[in-house]
Order: sequence, then C-alpha cells, then structure tokens
Amino acid sequence: MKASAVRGHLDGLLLSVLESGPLHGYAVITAVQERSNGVLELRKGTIYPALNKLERLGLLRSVWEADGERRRRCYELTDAGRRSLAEERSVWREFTAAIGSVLEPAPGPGHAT
Amino acid sequence: MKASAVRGHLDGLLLSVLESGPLHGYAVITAVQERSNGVLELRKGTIYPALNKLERLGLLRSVWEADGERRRRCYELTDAGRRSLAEERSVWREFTAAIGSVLEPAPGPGHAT
DNA sequence: TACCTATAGATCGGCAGCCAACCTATTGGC
DNA sequence: GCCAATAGGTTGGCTGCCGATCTATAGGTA
Repeated sequence: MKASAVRGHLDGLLLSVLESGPLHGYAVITAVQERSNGVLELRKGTIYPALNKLERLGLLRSVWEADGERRRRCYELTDAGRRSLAEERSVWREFTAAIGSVLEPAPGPGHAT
Repeated sequence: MKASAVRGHLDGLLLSVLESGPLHGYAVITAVQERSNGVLELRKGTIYPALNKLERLGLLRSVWEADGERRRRCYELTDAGRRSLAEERSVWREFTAAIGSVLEPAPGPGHAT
C-alpha cells in the first residue's frame, strides 16, 4: 500500500514517527514502513516535499547533521508539531469512526429481545 | 467532513449503503449522512459520477422508477457489487490497521512477561 | 583504479479523485 | 406566479501523492 491511500493523513504519519525523537528523511520512510509492518511504503517524492511543508508550517524544525563528509537533514517536532499531532490523532479517530459506521454498521442486536 | 477526506473509500461507502436495498442518488447522500451521524456530507457532484462509474463497472445496476411525473434512478447492488463491497471492507480494515499502528502505536506492554 | 549499489536529499510534471458551480425539471407551499 | 426542496446530471479546477530524474557520498569488489 502506498501513500496515495493515506491522502490527507500523511502529515500525521510523519509527525507521529518523529514523536519519539529526531529522524532524517530516509529514516522516516523506514520508520513508517516498520511501524506499519511493511504495509505503508512512502516514496521519497512524497516525504521530502511533505517534510519541507511541515517545517514551513512550523510543525517541524530541521538541522543538518554532519556524518563525516555526509550530510543528513534531521527533523524534529516543535511544540506546535506536538499539538498538531494530537489534533491529527483526534481527526483520525473521528474519520475512522465515521467511515466505519457507514462501511461496517453494527450488526445490531436490534432484533428485539 | 466532506468526501475529499474519504478519498479512495468512496466506492465502499456507496456500495455499503446500498447493501440493505435499492436507493436513488439523493437518498444515498442522506443515508451516508445519517449512518455517519451527520459527519459525512457527500455532494451531488461527487456521487452521481461515482454511481455511474460503479454501474459501468458492473457493481451496481440502475432502474428508472416513475413516481408520478417524477423520475428517480434507483441503484441496486449486483453480485459483483457484493463481492466488491466485501473486498472494500477488507481493504478498509487493513488500511486503518496500518495507519493506526503508525499514528497511535500501542504503548506496548513490552516490558516482558 | 574504476564501477556498482545503497544511502541520502531534492525537484517537477502528471494524474486521480473529489468538489463547486452550473443547468434542467417536478412538486408543493404561499 | 414564485420560490424552495427534491432529483438528476456535467464540467473545469484544485489538491496531493507518485514516478522519473538529478546530484552526491560510502563501501564493496575486482
């Protein structure tokens, strides 16, 4: 399953894997993949623009880390990012509850008793 | 919440509300709205093309019902539609499980047992 | 030394899918 | 006669993820 399916919830995923500590872009991809048991395969063309957008919005902050000659851009949650993550989680629950109640209506004990 | 949020799952919603019997387009909108407790507000510009597509795919069949001078197009699930609905539900569960495990990781009792 | 692959960052055009805006027509209230 | 609600429909447009493509370093290997 690729990110096209997660349309609208990508930001939440990115914020979520950064909650436990800073990661660089490439590691974000593998973190999402691992935490979803290999189901979610985000692409570079998907996350780099998304991470940049989140930084522009002030939800992330980034620092260039030097690993020898190699440079890696590490992203970290800001306070606003943490608040946004909480909000995304709340929206996610509302969203799944709404779709779920249409897609899989409770079989209902409604046959009287 | 509008259908832009349900991107990719709209077909499942439509098939689902038609599971318990035929409905015309306008009634599909209200059915989805009711079953989601008013949360999901689909638009006409969203569902009519979608219902047509589902009929083209053989998942629905439609009949024009005459209510006096008024004509209403009623949609009904086909066998293929029922199979597709089952598939959509399965995809939905996989999808929510995947996003959920990234977005709200189990706090984990992982301290051994 | 040269070459290949994995890692790492980034950009951009393309496309899929939902939506707002718009049009037509009937029914019913005032 | 007029307006709102109900009912069906089309079309251009926007948003957001993806594939393709580019650059560069590190490490293996021959």
